[in-house]
Amino acid sequence: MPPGRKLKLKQRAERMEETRCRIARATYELHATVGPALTTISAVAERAGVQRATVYHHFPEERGLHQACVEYAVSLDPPPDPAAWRMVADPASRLRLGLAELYGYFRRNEALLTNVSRDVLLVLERLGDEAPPALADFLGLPALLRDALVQDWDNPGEAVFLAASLLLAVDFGTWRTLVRRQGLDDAQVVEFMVRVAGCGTTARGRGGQQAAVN
Amino acid sequence: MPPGRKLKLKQRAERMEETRCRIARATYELHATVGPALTTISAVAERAGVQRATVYHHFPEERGLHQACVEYAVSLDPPPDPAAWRMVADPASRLRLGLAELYGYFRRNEALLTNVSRDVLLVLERLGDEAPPALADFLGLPALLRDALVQDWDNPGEAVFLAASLLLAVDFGTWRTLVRRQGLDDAQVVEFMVRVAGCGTTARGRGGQQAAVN
DNA sequence: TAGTCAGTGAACGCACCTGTTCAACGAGCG
DNA sequence: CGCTCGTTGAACAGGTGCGTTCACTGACTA
Repeated sequence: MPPGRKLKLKQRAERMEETRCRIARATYELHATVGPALTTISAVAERAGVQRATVYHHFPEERGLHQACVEYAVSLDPPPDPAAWRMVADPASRLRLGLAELYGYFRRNEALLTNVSRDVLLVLERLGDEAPPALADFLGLPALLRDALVQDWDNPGEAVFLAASLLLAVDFGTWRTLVRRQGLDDAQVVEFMVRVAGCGTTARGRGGQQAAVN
Repeated sequence: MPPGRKLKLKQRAERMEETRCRIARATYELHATVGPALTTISAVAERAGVQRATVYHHFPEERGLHQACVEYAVSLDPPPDPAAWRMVADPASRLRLGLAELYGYFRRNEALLTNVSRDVLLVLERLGDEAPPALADFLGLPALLRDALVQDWDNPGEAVFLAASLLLAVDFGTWRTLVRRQGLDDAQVVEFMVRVAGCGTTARGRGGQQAAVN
């Protein structure tokens, strides 16, 4: 099959895919502005510049729409990768670097994350508790990030408190509380969390905390 | 005026007040089960065993309904009083006692607080950002509790981190994260928060931490 | 005892969303 | 060139909630 032929065969599919993408983007934008709870199919269609029937044509079930929306958001600004964090050997340095990256992500996507964290339970209820895979992955991310951070600390019998510290450190709600209600900036939150994690435990290479500042 | 007379005069008002209370209780129960966002006037009327028109008669504006609902909740189980906390001189002991009391309150009212913290932004949006006084007080409570806890610690230049620790300590979302997602029990959360608050700072009477355990 | 008024039951028009259907258009396809 | 099929525009029937109105009942009041 000649490649030019295949390209021609796709011209129609491309338009179709572009329409589908416009719908997903409209959903994403509405989730970021009014939030998932108040996002209706009608509003999505209107914002996408498309008939309602077209939305139902591409997404017969609401679940598919949420799936596409999360995929779009992840493609726009991918959240931090726990596997990359594990490459840093020193736990304190890993924590500093990881949190700096994560809080940047939080800040860039604050409106969306605020609305989503507010509405996610309502939406899951509406979907019959069968979350689309992409959303399930997204919601499971904090636990993965915590597990990536929890390695290699010198903690005799304090594993519970260390894990608690790190779960708070990667939690969007915690970040938002400290930034919006307590008035801290990202660097202060990082510093605070490093201190909390090190509280009662000691990093294997404690000097790394200072070295990582630069 | 004879007291017996006044009592008779009230018989009708009593019935009316009782109806009003039934409506407030129905609202409270719906807020605790399905949450404020999904609580409709129709559902309130049905649960209160009352006509919709009666609800509108007692609460012409939705704001009044929320006000009555919060008042009812506070009368059922009053949240901790910051003024009482200030009576404890030693900051670490105060923190232990206060958090034990607060987390008991969180646990007794977990369903309600979960739904309210989830829906409060949506509701405030619907009310035109004019929160009823009782709700405003309720939402302002965490800051008051933090301020009651922040006194008397020996903290050279770490006031920011201390305040951050204590705001997290009195935050319902933090408690819920640590209990439901990290699996801690209330005593462990208290212990964790005491440690976090003391991290980088020292309580004036540090021995008080041990003494307060008993 | 005659009147007041909280509450009833039912209906009103309005607004919005849902999911589906269908004839018709038109760009892209074989 | 004729056909396919994604998309349109419009309409459908159904659902839920809103806020208001009104005649009426009956317990309490003066």
